[in-house]
Amino acid sequence: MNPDQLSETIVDVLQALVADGAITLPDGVPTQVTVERPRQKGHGDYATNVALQLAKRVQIGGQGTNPRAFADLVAERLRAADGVAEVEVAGPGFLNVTVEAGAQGQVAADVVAAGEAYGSSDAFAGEKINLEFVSANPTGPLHLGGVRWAAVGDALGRIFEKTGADVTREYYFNDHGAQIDRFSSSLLASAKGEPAPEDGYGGQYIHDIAAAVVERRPDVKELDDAQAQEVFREVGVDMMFEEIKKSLHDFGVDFDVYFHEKSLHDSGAVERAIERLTEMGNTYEADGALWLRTEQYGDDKDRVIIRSNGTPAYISGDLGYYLDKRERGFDRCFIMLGADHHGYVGRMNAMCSAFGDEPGKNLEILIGQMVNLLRDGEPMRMSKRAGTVVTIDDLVDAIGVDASRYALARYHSDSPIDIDLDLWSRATNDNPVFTVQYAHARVSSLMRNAADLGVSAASHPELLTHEKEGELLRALAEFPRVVKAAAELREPHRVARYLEELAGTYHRFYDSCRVLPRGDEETSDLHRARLMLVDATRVVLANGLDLLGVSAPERM
RNA sequence: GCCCCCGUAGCUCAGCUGGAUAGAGCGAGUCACUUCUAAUGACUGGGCCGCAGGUUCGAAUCCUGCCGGGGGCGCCA
Repeated sequence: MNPDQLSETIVDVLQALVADGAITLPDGVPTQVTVERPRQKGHGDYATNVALQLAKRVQIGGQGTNPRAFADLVAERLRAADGVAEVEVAGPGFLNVTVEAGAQGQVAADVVAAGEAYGSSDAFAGEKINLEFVSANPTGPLHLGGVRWAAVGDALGRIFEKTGADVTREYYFNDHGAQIDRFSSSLLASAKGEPAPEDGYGGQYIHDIAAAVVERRPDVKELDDAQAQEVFREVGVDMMFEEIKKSLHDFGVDFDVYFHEKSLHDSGAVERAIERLTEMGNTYEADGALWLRTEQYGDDKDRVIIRSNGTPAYISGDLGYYLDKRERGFDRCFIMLGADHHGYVGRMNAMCSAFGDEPGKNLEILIGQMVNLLRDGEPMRMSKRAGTVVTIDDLVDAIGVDASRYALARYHSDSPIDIDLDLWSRATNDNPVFTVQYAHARVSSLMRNAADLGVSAASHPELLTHEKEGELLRALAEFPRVVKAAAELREPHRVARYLEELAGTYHRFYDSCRVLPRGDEETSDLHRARLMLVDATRVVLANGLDLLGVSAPERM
């Protein structure tokens, strides 16, 4: 019996009560009820607050009732349900449910049978989801802000896939415009041995790329500055972008679509978007420019989409891009941005409304707060001008891909994080990724020993009656709900926190429940049943780590 | 000035989308290894959940106002 099954059982009880005329529920019976694991020992295996939630609406014999009386009524029927051992009414009207050992022990076999599929659901089945993240312009190596979303965005994609969605990961970049001009003029300056221009980019990578461009295109030295800069632009952007892609690939993140801003203008998507918005009466001309009426959709003010000099403003690309995504059939478009871009949220949501769509549904903008790296307790400061950018490679070189991805995905993206490089490279249990990976290695080791002894797992759910076995079973049963909540709330960190809790629960089980026979002890059904539980733990740890893009090592 | 995010144990943070006596890890103290990986576990101490109101059976959670910290507010991209 897992929480979802218990919820169904309770719903069945409510329906039976209604069918028998024992109660009336004017709004109908809910399709599911809240089932939680009580924090407090002595409150049963699971608790539900249905009676408290429904007491106001429920009527018994045409009369209103109070939560306790209603709870008593539900408890009486629930006690008779399959898999339920005991029901207690407590406090203001909570129902504390103790599950029969056999029903609970079944979870282990169910998990093992499901294997890699365990944790999946159809919560987002049939949804076409577009995740746009990182989207850094190719003017330098990927810096920390982008890396946070690489880890979190990819994990979110994996979580959505686990809940049945059809996910496309997308990277949007522009290969023209002022930033790219500054990049290419910086390359040119470097090649000529001159200092970086004002507003230019500094740093060793500029010199490296400038040299590489010269090597690939020796003729660049013969050209005048304007032509040379064009070559640096073309070749340099290409090289920079390849480097970013490679860094991301090594980080375990690959995109399905790399979208060029330029293609929107070439394909006419921008014009189509503007036409559409104009037809809907959401644009107007003023001061020689074309404006979008974003203010009436909640933005601070209206936005220019075509400047008075006739060139499209940056937002025009966003208009075309959004329309293009919608035309490609994405009902849910996510854009993940750094905190320094939160000013976009208002105008982007307004744009979404201007198209007649629903912000928060068709378009969701997620904001990730700042990331700082701490080395010896001191923050590593960044400066683009000086070229002291902290990059994805700095992070990975310091603590590795697994720790990097875990550290970035472990926190709510709304909170700023400091990543202590010393902590995250330590092989001790104050390093969270280590704790979880170690638990997996420990489980794997036990499975190997079992194989050596010729002990194989078998399902004997009724034998898993130890308190620590129950706790572990309930933790394992929780996984699908955690994945679902992570998807619904767009919070991958829930998976990481859950895995840490599971690791602890496993260690406690391991400490008090001997799994394998000692010495010449006979192998019993309890040994085999516990081995099944251990295997189930292995499955969940591995599946959970996979959702975060972190490896599950068998030895450490 | 306006907007967004944050404020929970000495530290780093969770808190199951309003539930019961507020949780974990680290750090501090005590204890347990003829080990299935002790890279672990058990126990102890530690809190006006920033402050003040409000909403209700019930608030760390929702609303309002303050205080403190971080970030952002271009016909830049």
